[in-house]
Amino acid sequence: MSSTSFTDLLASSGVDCYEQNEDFLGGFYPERTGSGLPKFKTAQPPPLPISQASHGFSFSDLLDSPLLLSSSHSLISPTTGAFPYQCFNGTNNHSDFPWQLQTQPQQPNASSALQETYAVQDLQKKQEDPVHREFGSDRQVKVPSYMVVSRNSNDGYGWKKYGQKQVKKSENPRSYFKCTYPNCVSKKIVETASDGQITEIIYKGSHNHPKPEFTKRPSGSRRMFNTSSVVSETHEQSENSSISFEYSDLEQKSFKSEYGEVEEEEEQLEIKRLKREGE
DNA sequence: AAGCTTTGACCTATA
DNA sequence: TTATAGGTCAAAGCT
Repeated sequence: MSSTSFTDLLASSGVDCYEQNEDFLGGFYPERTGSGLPKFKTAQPPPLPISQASHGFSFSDLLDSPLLLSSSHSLISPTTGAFPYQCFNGTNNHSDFPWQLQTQPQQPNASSALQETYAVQDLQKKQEDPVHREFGSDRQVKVPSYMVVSRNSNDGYGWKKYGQKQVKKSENPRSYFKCTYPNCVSKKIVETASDGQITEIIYKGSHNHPKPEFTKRPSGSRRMFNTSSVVSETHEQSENSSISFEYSDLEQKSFKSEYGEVEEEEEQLEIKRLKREGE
């Protein structure tokens, strides 16, 4: 993350509000190329005013940033690094928005410095569970990976897991997913911590199809989540956010109602499932 | 029975 | 050329 600025991070995050509310960054937003071709790891972030100074992303950088200082929307906790998505507050109450963006700690000389990787963490879980407040907790929760993934990273698309691997770059295993839509080359890599939290989601390639309808829940993808928290590796991905990541108000409302109805039932199923595993 | 995840082996890119 | 790491394949097992 050494060369990735906060604005890179925001711009690439696919967070809807940055497209809808460009004033958030003082009018700055990533230039759109329109190439449509997926870029993989070679993609570099565009030159940005505040991206050239530091090797790492620090909160002092944040605080020094005129972009952030001028923004009344974002308040970053110097102690937790929590980044509340208050930009949503205009139309919806997202105080229960469970995600947190963080930069990954990285070696200063890491060769992957130019690679854009962003961490997505379950803030709510941390806030509710004291164990999560302890850095480096070795708490182990035996939860099948597919369960964790579908719970936290469902973006409305169908994903098929085709591999999992422990990579050296991170202590957490990576799960590899392909879009199940025919001829769609979109993939995503989900990094999951030992306690079940998703620590990183990387999107590769773009969907060449619209998002499937919500009316019927896809098997294996049991929850519909607002994907505003999901980050993409390529700028093309955020460019395609009109297809991939934007939810209309109507969709959000229907999502909420469906989610509310479904949640309890799903919780029960999961509890039963975990019980069975424990036996 | 179908569709899914798991996981070790294999492939490929890079230093 | 070789070693290493990341990504993918595919058979097996599970739900």
